[in-house]
Amino acid sequence: MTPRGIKKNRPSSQDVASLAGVSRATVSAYINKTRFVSEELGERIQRAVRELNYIPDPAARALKIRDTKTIGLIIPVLSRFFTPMMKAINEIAHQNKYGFLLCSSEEDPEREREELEIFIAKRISGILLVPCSLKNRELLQKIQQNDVPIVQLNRKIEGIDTDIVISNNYKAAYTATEHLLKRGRRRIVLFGHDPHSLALIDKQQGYLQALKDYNIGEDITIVLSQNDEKNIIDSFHAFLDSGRSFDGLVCTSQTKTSIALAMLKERAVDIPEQVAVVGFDDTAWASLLWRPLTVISESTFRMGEVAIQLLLDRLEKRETGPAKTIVLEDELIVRETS
Amino acid sequence: MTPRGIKKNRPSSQDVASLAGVSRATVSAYINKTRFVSEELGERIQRAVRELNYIPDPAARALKIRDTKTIGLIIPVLSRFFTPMMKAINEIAHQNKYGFLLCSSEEDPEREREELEIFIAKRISGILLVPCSLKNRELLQKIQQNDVPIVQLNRKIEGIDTDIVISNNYKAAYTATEHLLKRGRRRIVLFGHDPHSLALIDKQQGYLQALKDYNIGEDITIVLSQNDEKNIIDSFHAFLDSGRSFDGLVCTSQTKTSIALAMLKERAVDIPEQVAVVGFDDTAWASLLWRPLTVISESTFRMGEVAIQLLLDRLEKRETGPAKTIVLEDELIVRETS
DNA sequence: ATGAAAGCGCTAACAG
DNA sequence: CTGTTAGCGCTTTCAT
Repeated sequence: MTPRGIKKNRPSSQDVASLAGVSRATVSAYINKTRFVSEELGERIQRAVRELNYIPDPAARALKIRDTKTIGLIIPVLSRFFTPMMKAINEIAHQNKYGFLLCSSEEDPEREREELEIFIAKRISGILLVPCSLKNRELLQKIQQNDVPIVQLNRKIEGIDTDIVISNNYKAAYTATEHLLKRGRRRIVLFGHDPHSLALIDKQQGYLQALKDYNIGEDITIVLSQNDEKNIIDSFHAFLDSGRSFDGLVCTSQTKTSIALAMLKERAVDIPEQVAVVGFDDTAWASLLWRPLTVISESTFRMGEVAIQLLLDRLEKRETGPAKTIVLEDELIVRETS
Repeated sequence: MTPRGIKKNRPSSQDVASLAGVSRATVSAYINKTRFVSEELGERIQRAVRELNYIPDPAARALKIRDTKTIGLIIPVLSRFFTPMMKAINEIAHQNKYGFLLCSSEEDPEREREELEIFIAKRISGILLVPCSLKNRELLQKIQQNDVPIVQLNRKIEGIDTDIVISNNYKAAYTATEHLLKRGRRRIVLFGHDPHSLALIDKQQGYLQALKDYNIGEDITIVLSQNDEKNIIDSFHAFLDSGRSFDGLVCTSQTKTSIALAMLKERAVDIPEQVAVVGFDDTAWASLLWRPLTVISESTFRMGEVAIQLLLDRLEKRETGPAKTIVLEDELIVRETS
């Protein structure tokens, strides 16, 4: 009857009711403020709750009301890049008395699908998603239609009716590239591109467009098949060894930037004289490097803030209109590597 | 009857049972492999499950078996420092088919207590805790005795019967200080100390002991009342403005290191000539700084790995002996700031 | 304004 | 080997 964990029996609403001399219905009503309860009974319940240290069982409640007041976040990889975003979401969820559930899809669409299904099974109230592929479009659409609001962050799948918060990756990459172009660089490489990564597609578009606008015929993009550190190292290594000459470098993530910088430094390449570089994502270290780094600063904290706000608006029915897309602009911070 | 979210009714085990022409008990038995089910019925159930796309309701199950197969982690602050730890825990939990629930206590003991209580209410299977104070000792003890295993990480509360995984903060700080001493530094400052932070207490002990062992009478520690960025900046600023002379600096966290470095650089203090510095926590950037940074490298990834392994051993009853304490040794990586 | 009772979806005695 | 049945703790309709 009480299997596996024979965890101590906790007081139930029945216990509280008995002690307070009322019915379970009244206890529930009092706790959830779901109907009027007289002053007197209220106090008696209050006292009983305290005395027994009663905490309603979330599982039982979830089973009944089919909701958990919990917000789920799926990110593609548990990296430092997403920490500020998580922090914002966690804090605001907490302030609004929502729980917070975190998952990582590890850039695997299949796993992303699993996590989404678990979310639904668990009766998560709403979902924040940094999508890792286009493959789950239909599932997402179905979820959204089933009245579980979704907000997409940082990357977007078009054609589903969800709110979206992204930073303007296209423009950011354009700006970065143009900045290098204005510095007189002509052989600019984009490191790195993953045709499956939604964020990177936009970045490449921006990069290519800038080149085109400046009439540069030659584009060099280092393609990554995997986003793990080893692969990044190997790819850049291979590129360097290929001997292709270049004088500008745009790195699309923090990890790529640090790896590229390390290898360039090791090979005694002069920065910015020989090659000028701009990275994505500002950090406390950027200005302390041996060459203070020029970066595109993306505020994932802000992104998290905006996204969960949007989600809460849906959950609390403050917003019922059509899906909104909010584009956050990134900032170019020029330092000494360019 | 179906209130708030009138979310679509999902198939229940009853639906599966009907479709397969068996009883709910058999469906349950089949799914949980909790008793033998004949080949034939098994297949019929299998088919029905697929056809209906049946997923057992976790809330109902939790309510019944009083467990959720979920591991909860409480960290004191959602910072980059803990990301590798989270990654390790999340991955290993997932591999072992456990869910993962993350909370941040924001260094607030009261909030830590709340989160612990929520964990218990939610029937988390086991708890990983980076404690933020000694205040919840009794509660933790009670939880552990109620058969919910706890593993403490990174910091420890003594006197409760839990497994512990820490890095040797005492020795790390000793090593860092001694290293500076060996370089001939004599006026070494420890930045910073928070008497309420468990990790920092050990670090100060190590620092003081090293000083003592080298017969240095003067110790200078910069005390922090809060761990937020503003406070760190102000404190270091104030210290610098006090005009106290020093030739060595040990920074107890990444943030403190970057802030101190930035201010020292701004004031054109020569590193390491005028002041030698060693930081805590290695990063990809450390060797790329304008002065490659000497650090104590703590592997929070490893810490997470070990901790969740310990917890799983308890949960799966592979380990039932007395509580273990595992001490991970940190590594001094000497670069050019010392 | 409050209580009695039904039932959310699941598991585990107990019976056969 | 499988089915019947009784709850787990909660919310809510319905009745008073």
